[in-house]
Amino acid sequence: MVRAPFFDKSGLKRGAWSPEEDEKLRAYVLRYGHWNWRKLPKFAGLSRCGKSCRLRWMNYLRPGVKHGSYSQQEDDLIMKWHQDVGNKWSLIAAKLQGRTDNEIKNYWHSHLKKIAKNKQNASGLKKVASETSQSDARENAETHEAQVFFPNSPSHLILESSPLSPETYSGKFSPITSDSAHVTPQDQSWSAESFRSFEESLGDFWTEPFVADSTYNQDVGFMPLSVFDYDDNVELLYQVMQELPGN
DNA sequence: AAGTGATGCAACCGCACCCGT
DNA sequence: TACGGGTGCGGTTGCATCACT
Repeated sequence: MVRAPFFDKSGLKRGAWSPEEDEKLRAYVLRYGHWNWRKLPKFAGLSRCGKSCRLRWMNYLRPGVKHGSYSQQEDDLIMKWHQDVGNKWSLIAAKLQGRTDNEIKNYWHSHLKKIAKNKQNASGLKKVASETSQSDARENAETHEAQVFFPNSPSHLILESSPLSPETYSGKFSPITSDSAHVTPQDQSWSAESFRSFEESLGDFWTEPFVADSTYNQDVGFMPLSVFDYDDNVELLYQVMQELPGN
């Protein structure tokens, strides 16, 4: 299904992720946030490039990411939004909570594209959002996306790079930074309450100068730091993780 | 049972944008 | 203003699995 793991010329691991790598990345990002994707793998003890780590986190490990079959409602929404904005997968993903742009893109190419085509052929409608006429779709998107998706919001406050609102975000390096657009209502309550207590327990942890440690332990994750009473907080961390949708 | 083409999807690649200096 | 580093997005690829012959 996926690329077999291998090492490239520079010694970086490529291909499928192992459960151990997933656990390292998850533990690291939940603890430190993604302060710099390029440098992160080194400090997390991963032989991966930053891009690979980011992709893995965004598409698979990130809290709230849904996997599995799509409902009819989701199908309809994707097709509707694709008709509106074209191949703006990140925009569609932002609206379809819990799904990632990559997953939606794959799903479109493998399933919905055919369905949409059939529908268009059947209805005789003008082909607006064809995968082969991206320029049309882009033009359409540029003129309509802000109004269609977020009528009252400047686009730069909407997309994935957006910071969380004050209600759900208090730390500079929150582990859920940049995920606001994908957060479900359940996630939001989780973010607001669980993370607040989690972060409060850490004090100024997210704004403290970063101290590297790659001492990852299979059982407990990253080993304690002086600014972080790990024994006290790991339980809370797991509690928080247990509250995640799907756990 | 074996061969082969189709399918699904995780991961990679390249480019564009943003932001700090 | 120009430049460089970091990040995000959309398109593409690789390969395991499925379906069919």
